[in-house]
Amino acid sequence: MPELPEVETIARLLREGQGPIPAILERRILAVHLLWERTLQTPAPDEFRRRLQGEVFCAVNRRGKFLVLQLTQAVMLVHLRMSGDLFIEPGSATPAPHHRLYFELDEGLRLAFNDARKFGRVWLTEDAQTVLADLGPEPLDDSFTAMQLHQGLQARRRQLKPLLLDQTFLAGLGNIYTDEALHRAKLHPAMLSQNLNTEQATALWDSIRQVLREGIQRNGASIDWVYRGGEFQNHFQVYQRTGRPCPVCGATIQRMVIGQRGTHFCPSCQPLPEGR
DNA sequence: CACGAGACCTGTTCGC
DNA sequence: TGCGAACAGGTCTCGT
Repeated sequence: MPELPEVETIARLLREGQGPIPAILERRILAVHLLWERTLQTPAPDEFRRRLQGEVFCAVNRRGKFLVLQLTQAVMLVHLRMSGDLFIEPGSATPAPHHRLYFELDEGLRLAFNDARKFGRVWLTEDAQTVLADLGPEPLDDSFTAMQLHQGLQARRRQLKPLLLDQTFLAGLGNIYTDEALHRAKLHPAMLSQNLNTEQATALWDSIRQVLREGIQRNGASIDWVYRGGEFQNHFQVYQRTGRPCPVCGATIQRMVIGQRGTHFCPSCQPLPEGR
């Protein structure tokens, strides 16, 4: 499910709360319930429970698609993968069927990790860098420039779509926002990264940042039964719009598979150059 | 290095 | 109605 904007939205919710839902900051962990052991990447369940006993949340951040929950003595990292969600609920609520891990907190609250497909993972470590070390740049950071992107594209010879999904190349894009960014930049998803000129690389840089910012501003995208509250799904130009008209030119949106991922694009706005 | 296939999982939707 | 196939926001590992 979640890509950068959804993870950012969840991080903000945990950090600031919303309406009747309080923030997680300064809340203390009273008990740990691990219902699906493979959720835990590291350490072993016993050590995980022991080290979290009495811990207090002091900051919530995001790096790529990782949630970074800073505690007093350690840091907990959460990756939601395809169907994960992380939220505060009343400690009195009946745990939902897909809760894989939850924490009873003080003030009668609960932090729940819910994940139907069981792909999500959690780490507890002293040093977040051990988990985050291979991630590429943050696309919305001021330090990430169009020139940097262009140089990165030049250094590889890969199709744009799988390259943009590669988290070591750029951290945070997933299937939705990649398709939307390529459409906005008028670039074919199968175009080879080495063939982009300066204007095209700059357009891609701009589009990536615009699409991610708009996603965050709309609280992410909510599709199917997973994740609620976002509304970016109402503003897709190509994603999941196969067979419908392109909002820009009216041509019929097509779907193809690239790198085993469903890929949506407008054949008229995003032509594949000769020799790609 | 780049790419494709298969694995990990459950739930929904689509076609016959 | 039933049933299997295809598909889903992600990432890892293995073989070519």
